[in-house]
Amino acid sequence: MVQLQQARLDASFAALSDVTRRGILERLGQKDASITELADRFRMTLTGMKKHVSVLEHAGLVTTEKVGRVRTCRLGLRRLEQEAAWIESYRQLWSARFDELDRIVEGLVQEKTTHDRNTTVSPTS
Amino acid sequence: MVQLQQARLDASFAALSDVTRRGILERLGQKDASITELADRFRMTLTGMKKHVSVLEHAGLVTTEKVGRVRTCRLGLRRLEQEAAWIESYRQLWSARFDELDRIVEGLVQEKTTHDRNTTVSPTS
DNA sequence: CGTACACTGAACCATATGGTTCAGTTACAA
DNA sequence: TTGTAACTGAACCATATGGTTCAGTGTACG
Repeated sequence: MVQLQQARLDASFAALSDVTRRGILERLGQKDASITELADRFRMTLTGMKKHVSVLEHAGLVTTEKVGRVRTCRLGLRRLEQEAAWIESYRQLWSARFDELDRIVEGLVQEKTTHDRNTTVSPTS
Repeated sequence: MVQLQQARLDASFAALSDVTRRGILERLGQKDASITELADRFRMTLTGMKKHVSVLEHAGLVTTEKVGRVRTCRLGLRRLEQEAAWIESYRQLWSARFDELDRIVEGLVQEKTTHDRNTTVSPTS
């Protein structure tokens, strides 16, 4: 199950790692579109666009339905919950880590101050 | 500049699309580590781990410093702000899109109800 | 000094990715 | 029925990815 989640994260982060696919998602956020419309907009062949859509579909970010000749693409049911959660937990980890470093540095400064106070009283010039 | 941001997103989403690299980030969130320590933990060669670290470093997610023989890896300065922002804006887009669909569906239901009311008064059996 | 350790670069390998062209198949339209 | 438009699968291509081995280089330590 953890493996499944990891595979899911693998697939969707990989899907998001391409500027064209992020563009497709934004475009589909406005309105559903056919393969042809998407291919025109992103200036590539139908076959190329089909591949991108397949990647997004495999990641669960897009669903498609073919009626007649035309396949209509729309946003999938997934809202990137797990991806947002991973990033959020990373951000918290990051903050905690750097807060800790801050405390350590502060501790060192404190220590040094104390040390200085002990050693700088009445300097014997 | 937009291109630069897109390249940044490309690089960091790609960096996050590997389960080992996400593991490395989580590990470094606990404590800094050398290449050897990371390689041991993730059961791969030093060379292989070096490559992963390089990818993370290139994405700005990790910084390294070599002192003596050992290269110490720590979390980079980037907190995935842009990545979190992209995902968040996508989630809002997604919500807006589906709210709109809800309204459309509701509209249709409303229409149908009205129609039913108009047509089902005193059914002539 | 000699040895072992930590890393690094080059080369290699299999597979994946992002794109293309070409040759279909199916469906709408004149 | 004869196009033609929309898609699709197969094959191909260049490059990237995730890993390895091998052969170093530089550093610590006894």
